[in-house]
Amino acid sequence: MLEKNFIPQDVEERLYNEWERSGAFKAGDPARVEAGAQPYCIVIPPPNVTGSLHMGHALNNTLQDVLIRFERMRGKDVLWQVGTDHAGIATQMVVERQLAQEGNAGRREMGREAFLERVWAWKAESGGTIAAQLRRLGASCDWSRERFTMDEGLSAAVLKVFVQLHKEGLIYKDKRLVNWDPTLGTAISDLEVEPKEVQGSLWHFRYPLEDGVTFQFPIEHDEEGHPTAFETRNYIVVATTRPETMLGDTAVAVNAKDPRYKDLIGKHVVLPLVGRLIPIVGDDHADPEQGSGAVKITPAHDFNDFEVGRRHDLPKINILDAQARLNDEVPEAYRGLDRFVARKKIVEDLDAIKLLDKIDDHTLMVPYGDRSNDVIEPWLTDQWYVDAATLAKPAIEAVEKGDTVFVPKNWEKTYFEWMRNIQPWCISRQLWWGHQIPAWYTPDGDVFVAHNEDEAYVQARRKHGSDIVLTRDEDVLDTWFSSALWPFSTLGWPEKTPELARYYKTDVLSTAHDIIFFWVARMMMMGLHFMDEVPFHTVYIHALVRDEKGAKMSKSKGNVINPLDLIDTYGADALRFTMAALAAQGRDVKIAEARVEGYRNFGTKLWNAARFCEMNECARVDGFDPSSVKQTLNRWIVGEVETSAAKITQELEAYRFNEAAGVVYRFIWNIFCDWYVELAKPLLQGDDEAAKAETRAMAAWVLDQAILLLHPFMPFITEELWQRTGEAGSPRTGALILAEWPHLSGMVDEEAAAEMDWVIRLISDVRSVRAEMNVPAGAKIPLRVKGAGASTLARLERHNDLVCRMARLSDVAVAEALPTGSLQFVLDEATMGLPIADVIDLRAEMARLEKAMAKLEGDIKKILGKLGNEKFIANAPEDVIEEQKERQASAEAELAKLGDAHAKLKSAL
RNA sequence: GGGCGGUUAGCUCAGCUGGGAGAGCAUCUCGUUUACACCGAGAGGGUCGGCGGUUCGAUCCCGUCACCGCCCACCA
Repeated sequence: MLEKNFIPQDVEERLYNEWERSGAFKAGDPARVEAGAQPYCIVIPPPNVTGSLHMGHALNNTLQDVLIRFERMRGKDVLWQVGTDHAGIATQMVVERQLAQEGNAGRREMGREAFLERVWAWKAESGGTIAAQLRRLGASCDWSRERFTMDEGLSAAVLKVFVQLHKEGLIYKDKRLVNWDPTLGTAISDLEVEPKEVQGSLWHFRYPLEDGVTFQFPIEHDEEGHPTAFETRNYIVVATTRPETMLGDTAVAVNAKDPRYKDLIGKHVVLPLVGRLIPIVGDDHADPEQGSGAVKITPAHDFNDFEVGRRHDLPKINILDAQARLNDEVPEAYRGLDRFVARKKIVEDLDAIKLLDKIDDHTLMVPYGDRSNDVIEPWLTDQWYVDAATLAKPAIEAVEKGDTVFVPKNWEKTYFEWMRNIQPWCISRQLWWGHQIPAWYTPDGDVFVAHNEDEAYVQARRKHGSDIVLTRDEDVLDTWFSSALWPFSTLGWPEKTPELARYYKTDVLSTAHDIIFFWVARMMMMGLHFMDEVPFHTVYIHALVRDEKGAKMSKSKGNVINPLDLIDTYGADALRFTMAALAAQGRDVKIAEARVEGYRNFGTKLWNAARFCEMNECARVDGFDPSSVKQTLNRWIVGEVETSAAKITQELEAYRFNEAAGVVYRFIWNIFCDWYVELAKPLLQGDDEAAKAETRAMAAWVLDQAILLLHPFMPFITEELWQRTGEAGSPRTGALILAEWPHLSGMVDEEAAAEMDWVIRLISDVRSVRAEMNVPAGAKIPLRVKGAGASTLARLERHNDLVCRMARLSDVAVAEALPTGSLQFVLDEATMGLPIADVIDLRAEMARLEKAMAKLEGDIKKILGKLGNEKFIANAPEDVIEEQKERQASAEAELAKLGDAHAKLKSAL
């Protein structure tokens, strides 16, 4: 016996373990997968190894699992390749924070080896968390193939890729400006910089011109902007938002087209506080509209200035150390100062010597590190770069050709935009946790890239002789470097494994749009370069999960919903269904707990429908042929199952998860529970043994189909029902997870559908009229039918018991005329009357009829407007015109009947 | 500055090929009829952001404006 409610906590863990133990998740299991089965593969976006499940994971992994379970049931050889990412910066930061909290020595004091030991220990301790949480969600990944970006195999892949790209000239070392994070002490990529709007100041400084030089600066203008008055200046004003960088200035740039300054080009200024003589250069970078029109140039600390410096061959003076303190390149008074302390002091000092011209309020965008939240400094260092522009070309073409498509398609534009303007990818990080760069240096800086130290020595000796000593590059690679290889490295590359041959290219990659640049683009580049084939044919971009008001979830806002709490309260199925139901393409997902509760209720609804079947002995019958049934009700429901199943299949194939979820929801609740079960009751409780047996078998069959169709969305409750309902009737052949997805055809019976549609409309109309006219719900009242045609009479006869029961009627009879004071409504050609004149208020009934008539009149007017339009008749397709004519006819017929009823009432008063 | 998306019921959102505006929640009324009160029956509620265009016909296509959100670039 089924209990009254499904208790997720009692079954989820047990069922998951059963699935996993049975090998249901295992790809290519010969015991299970048929020989010719088509492969289907999704690689999971690897979560951070020490992370825990958040809403984004819940959404993305639900959608992936829906696809995986769907395709598995369709008989494909499914591989959901699972694993975790070492997440260089994030993980290292966590461990460093732990060390600090424990009052232990920092990583530098510990040394590299001891620190890495500590990180591995943390990985061992917390690395299983996310996997356990994915299991709680019901994710049917192949855990036997779980990988980690720093495991042996994947590290070998990273090595090979680095060495090969270097050999091909696609990885190189360069000294240029990078985004430097002073807190983390590492370079980061452009993508890891978040510009934020800040209310700051624009400081205007006077840079004195070299000895004796002066110029005429316009101070008044006429209406057309021509200067009318000048003053003589022996200085030039520059404006800056970062005063401290002035200590590294090596030029002042003005625009050669700017009449105010053009004559100064080639002259020099004396850099205040420093005393360095620096040139005034003409460069288009100087915008006459911005600031003072003259711009200080600091090539070592500003990306634009770096380019200006390159054009004019200016020296690059680095004035900051790795912690963004001023270094020994600056006058003694400023050495060792933090950049922001120095900023204040420089402004004060310039003010003191009367070189501070003015300070304006200024809104500007300041770059922050996405991890450290510290202000990023452009800093001149040696780093390793990937020639992304070269690798991007085939990756762009692949999407242009459609080898890989984005769903929704509009994200392709974002992808193209970025890829066509791609910058060199800085891949070295001054961290310890990650793949150490396989490069070895001689004491004089010669570099050898090799798979290992021995190989590096072989190369070095060949060039330098035998007494050379090599030291390894201390830096590690950007985490995304190893992630970029994920679709083939997890399948065994660089080994030629059978899995690689079978599952690459993979099928679908599911991720959020903010990962397109970080990961998708880079997988495309690496996949095409090393496998000569795209890594996946489809990129599904899911929405971002927000709170119910649409705000981004963040710890600081306190609006974070923990998916595990929702699983605890409502069960994994409810959370999963919510995720799928909200996953409309191209929208953010706003999650409200009420939604999850509603879908928990949906599960309970199905559970109770199963209980109903159980109580009514609706057991599965071996060899039952759903297309052979006789009862109209049963012939109808079979067609409904077919239609819904086809729709769900079609929507899932198109990645419209919300539509698929909506169809299965409506099928189970509105069709199966609300109507089929209710309409089946008279048959199940009646005396016609044949009809009873047929209906029992059919109810059991429909329930099975519902369970099958719902399984990808709600795996636990459906599996539990599958097994529990297997206790009666013909035996199950296996677990639901491996059962066959419904594929039905030829079972739609138009005649039965029309008839049941009529029954449902009749019952609904009676209920509606009763409720509207306040007929007591318990009262059984008669129904009289006027003007019914032959088929209606037959239907009334066939469904008499049913209609009486569901509409709470005492009896149904044909009448020549409807008694005065009947509540009346029209169903197709017939007029229906509920004669209860003694109970009802005749005026209220008249008002009700008037309202219905007014609506019909409005409809008719609208239709006549269309049909009376010659152009409509000339241009609209035939079927549209036909439809309008039919609507007109039926509305007019109904209006006439209601008008008749209304007139009789009126005369009776 | 460039680009993308949004504006539909009180709230959150569907509406995929242009042809009678939908769901869930909330609200109101009625109801415990042995599957289910995590329920059932019924009802109210929308100028589909504004303006213009294309079309016989526009929530849907085009243009434009307003407001909201996001991305990229840049801001001395």
